[in-house]
Amino acid sequence: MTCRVRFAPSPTGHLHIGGARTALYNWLLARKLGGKFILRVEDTDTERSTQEYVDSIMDGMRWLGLLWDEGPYHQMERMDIYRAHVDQLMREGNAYRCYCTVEELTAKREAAQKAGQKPKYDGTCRDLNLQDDSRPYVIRFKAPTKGTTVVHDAIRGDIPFENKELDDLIIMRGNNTPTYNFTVVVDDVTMKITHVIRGDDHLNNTPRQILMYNAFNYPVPTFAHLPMILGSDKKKLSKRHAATSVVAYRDLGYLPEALLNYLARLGWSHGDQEIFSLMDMIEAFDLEHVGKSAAIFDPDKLNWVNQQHIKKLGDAELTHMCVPFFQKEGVAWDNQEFAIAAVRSERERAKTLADIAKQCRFYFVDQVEYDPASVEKWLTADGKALLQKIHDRMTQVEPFTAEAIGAAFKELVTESGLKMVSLAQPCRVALCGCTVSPGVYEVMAILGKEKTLKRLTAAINKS
RNA sequence: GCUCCCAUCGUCUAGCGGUUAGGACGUCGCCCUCUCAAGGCGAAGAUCACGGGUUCGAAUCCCGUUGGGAGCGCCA
Repeated sequence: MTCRVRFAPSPTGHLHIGGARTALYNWLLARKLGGKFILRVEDTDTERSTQEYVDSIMDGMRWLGLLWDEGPYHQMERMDIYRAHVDQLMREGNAYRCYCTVEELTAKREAAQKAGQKPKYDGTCRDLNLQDDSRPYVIRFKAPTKGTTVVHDAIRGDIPFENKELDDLIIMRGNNTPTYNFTVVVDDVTMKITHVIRGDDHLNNTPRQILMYNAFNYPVPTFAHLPMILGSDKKKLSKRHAATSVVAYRDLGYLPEALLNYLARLGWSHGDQEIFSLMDMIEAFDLEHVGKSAAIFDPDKLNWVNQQHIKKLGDAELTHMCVPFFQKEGVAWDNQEFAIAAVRSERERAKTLADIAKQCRFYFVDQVEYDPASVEKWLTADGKALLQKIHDRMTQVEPFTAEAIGAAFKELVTESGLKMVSLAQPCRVALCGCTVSPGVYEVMAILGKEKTLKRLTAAINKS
């Protein structure tokens, strides 16, 4: 049997970190086993589902590269299928009409809570066999009250549940739309899903779903419940801890492969390996090494992983990927070689693509933007006097390469009897506006003699 | 309240009866060095939540306790 997995988000929000990881694990398993990855939109909650979120979720998945082989299927377009399955259950006596009102149910639930009982449906309409079409009703699944249902979970092992703990859940609402625990079973069955990989908030729903598989006499898929992802305070991940939408990470300058790498390792391991390419992940991924406990999202480690992936890119490719971030900085260029050289010089100082663009700004501006503190410290009278010497010496350097510049610079240092820093720092401020940058020889070489001399002069004349 | 899940350095984790409990992020120090990074080296950091068992031997197996989380919707 070929592997068929699905990612089934409900379009009531953007694709978030947790959802992205669930999608990733499903996708990885499908790729590894040569199976199919199916996208299914669970939109039966018509109150909260929107097309904007459907689009947003798909955008997120496309950016990450988690492309689906089938779908998107929309549950709202599958009503006939659900209807037929409800009819079958009714026919076979595995479902019944319930005329209890929302008010009655709420009251019972509250009473049960108060009495310290588990607030489950009391079965009022279970054996009444009512057929009154004039009053509103819902349809409930008639679950067995005795016996044990065991969930075979690929991550947690066998988990037994007493059927008496479960109740008859609503499968069809008063407005004739089906509910989640029912549609998920019907869909997974009719879509021939072999592995259900989802968040462990669904673990408690699983036995009731298995009961429905049994009622239909359908084979039960393999289940795998993933632990939650938490914020730094061990609370549910929210906008306080991380971006709500994964596409926000794109805009922050993270590489999709890096985010995937980080997410893969958050809850799954492969020995001591930390850095994975997409191919590495597909080859190494397995459900056996998925952890059981919740994990805290760590932005610092994400940064490091992103940096590792940036390192693997070629200069030209990296420069190309930075283009949107340069645009955001208001930087444009006509000289591609110059841009690549700039990026090459800054890349190892960056955690994100946005960092690269920001740090490269100074190469492209006409007027250096000075950092006041740096100016105060280094563009002193003494500093300017040194800059004048540097300026004069640089006019003689030919060809204007980093190597030649370095040689000239060292001569100046020797002649002045000062330390290298005393010359390099004023020079750096003159060239870049601040005290942090690539090596000054390299910066000068990239800028070229003309711009270098111009910037040195500007700094000398700065009031 | 009831049911279920979970528990190894601050964080992600390795471990699947015998290890000086390993790696990574972060932190700190040293080296490199024109700054910052990167890189190299090193350090601190875990009584393996706690208490009982089983065993010659337990982070690993069993039971309990505590602590966290989830579910108990005409949400998904």
